[in-house]
Amino acid sequence: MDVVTRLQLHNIKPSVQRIAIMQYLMDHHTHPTADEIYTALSPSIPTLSKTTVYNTLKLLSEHGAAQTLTIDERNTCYDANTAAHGHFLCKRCGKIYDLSTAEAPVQSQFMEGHNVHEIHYYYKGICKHCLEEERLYITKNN
Amino acid sequence: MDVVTRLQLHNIKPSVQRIAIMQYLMDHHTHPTADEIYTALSPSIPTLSKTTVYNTLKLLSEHGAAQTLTIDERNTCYDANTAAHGHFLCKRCGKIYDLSTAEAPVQSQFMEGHNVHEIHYYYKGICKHCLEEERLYITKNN
DNA sequence: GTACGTGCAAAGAATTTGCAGATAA
DNA sequence: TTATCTGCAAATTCTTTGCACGTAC
Repeated sequence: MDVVTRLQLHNIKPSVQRIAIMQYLMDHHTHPTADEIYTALSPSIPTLSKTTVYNTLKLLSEHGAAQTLTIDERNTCYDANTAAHGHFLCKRCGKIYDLSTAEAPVQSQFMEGHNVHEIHYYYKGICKHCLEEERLYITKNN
Repeated sequence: MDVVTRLQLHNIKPSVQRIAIMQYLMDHHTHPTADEIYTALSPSIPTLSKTTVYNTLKLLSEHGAAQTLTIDERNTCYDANTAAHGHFLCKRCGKIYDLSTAEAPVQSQFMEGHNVHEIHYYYKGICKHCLEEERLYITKNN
């Protein structure tokens, strides 16, 4: 879908900054932080301020155009994929991976009497790439 | 289980402060923040410092004697229940509720090639008590 | 021209770090 | 004694706020 259309569908006026940030999220499925987005876009939009990145990410999240991830204790991350899907955080390299929805717990609007709006689930451990590196290291040194 | 025993089982030396903090977590299933624990224990241990609370919570978490919750974007919360169980955060009152393990997604040590150490899943919405209050309010005003 | 959007600088909040004194095996 | 633990103060990091200027319709 077109970026501008997507913003409009969520009742967000498409400014240059908002388009750039939404576009970045749609292009990069790396679950970036506000700072990463700012650093990436700063060269092409020199006047961009971090405040605007924070404002825009909050706006996108509130209007359902992006998802806020609170996996990492340090930073809040953002994801253009707003469908309920799991995440895996590697404790070694810090990368966040998407997990297929197959792993999702059963969804329901009500749970033990509470009205559920958002579903988040994630796992932490060592990712397959770090496991592979470790395996190579062990092989090499034995 | 006894607090001291629990600490020792996780290879943590039981100091006065550590016992008090572990005890607090075991007694209060309110998923407190470092600050809440500090405020609660400060009167009985006047020399207690926030640094020690932070240090201890980190230690408990690293040694598997407590679980770190990153549901709330603002503060890190802690839970003495280290078994995989879900949480529900009420967006209105801010309370965190435990969910029965029945709602848990299927567990496995490996997932899409990644080695899973921790499983976290949580939901956000309006809790049953806030729903009830809202219902009473509507009834009263119509 | 009026409402909205942007960005600087400052404030705020949560957590960490450096270090010196206290404590315990 | 010797390593570990504690706690104050300062630093750090992430995020929000206040406010004035710009921009768009």
